[in-house]
Amino acid sequence: MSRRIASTSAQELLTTESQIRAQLEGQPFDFDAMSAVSNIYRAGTAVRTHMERTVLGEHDLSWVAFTVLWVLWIWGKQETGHVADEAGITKGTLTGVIKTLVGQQLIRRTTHDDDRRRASLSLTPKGKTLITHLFPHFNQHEALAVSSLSLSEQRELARLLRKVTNSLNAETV
Amino acid sequence: MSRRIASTSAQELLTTESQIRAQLEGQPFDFDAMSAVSNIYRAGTAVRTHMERTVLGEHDLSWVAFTVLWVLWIWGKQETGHVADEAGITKGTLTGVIKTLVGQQLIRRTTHDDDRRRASLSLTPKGKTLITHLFPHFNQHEALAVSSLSLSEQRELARLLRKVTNSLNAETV
DNA sequence: TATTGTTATACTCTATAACTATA
DNA sequence: TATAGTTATAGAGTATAACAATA
Repeated sequence: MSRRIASTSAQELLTTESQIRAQLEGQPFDFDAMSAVSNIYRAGTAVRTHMERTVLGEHDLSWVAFTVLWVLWIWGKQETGHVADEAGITKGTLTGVIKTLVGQQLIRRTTHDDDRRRASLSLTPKGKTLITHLFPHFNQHEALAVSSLSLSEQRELARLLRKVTNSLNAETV
Repeated sequence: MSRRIASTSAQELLTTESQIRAQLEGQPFDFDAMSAVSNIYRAGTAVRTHMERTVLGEHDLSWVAFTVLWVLWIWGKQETGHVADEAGITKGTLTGVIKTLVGQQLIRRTTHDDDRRRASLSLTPKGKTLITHLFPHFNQHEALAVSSLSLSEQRELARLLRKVTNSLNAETV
């Protein structure tokens, strides 16, 4: 697999942001918000791309498929609607992922006896084995991602991001 | 347009994270890295979704198309390869976006005289008018996203995220 | 030979809406 | 009537690789 060479060096992000400010100088923009938001998006993309290329790619799992396995691992057998909410995807997307994961024999789909519109998902033994072995590896890469931050910085980062997500979700109704 | 109701309330993200820790209790995971990374990804998705539904949707622009316009606005006429790098997309994706934006008469594509393999992109007057009017609106929503953070928190957030992105990009070679 | 950008293919994910089968 | 999940369709974005034109 050929990979795009990393386009950023240690100081490059900051330099680029300074150049942008210089280009927009004199205009009444909120430059601190601009910096914060662009770095949120960039870091989010970098996280997903990194995980897909390292931990997930080796096991033929998409990001969303991994998320579904993870939800079922943490929470156990769940109704599909709940899984979609937890994974942050639409029910239409989940239907596609279910087909893939059932085909890989990683999850099982069972319909309810009492309300036959409903269906639940759960890990198969094979699925449980996979996520049990995969997640520690995933978590090591999470640790790598924040390895340049102190423990208190990691916690502060999570706290600040929760506030941002909550602000945005409060708007979208 | 019908929208998915926001699934998070103010304390809900934190509560969910606590429940996850309880489920995984006793296992030697880096829970602080887990929190930080999951919040990075979640916030990144929330930012993009919010912008697409508010500022960009009104103008029939995809996130990437907006990014390309923005790059050309800030940096002026640029070679396509450079635009792809700045926008963080592959050259294949850029080719598609170019077609769309040229069709909308927002950008212009010109080939070089000295090296005829190369091509540059620039804004048309229509494209410049659009981004000039659109960006202040976009920036207002950026400000909204971080409105619950103090100025020093916004700066700290950007600083921490730059470190994360740099760590991840340093790995991917 | 190497490089720039295009084209082609296949896949993932999203959004929307119509549909089914149940309730 | 309302609800849970599926199906269908169209679009955005990615990855990969082959390709043409040019250097």
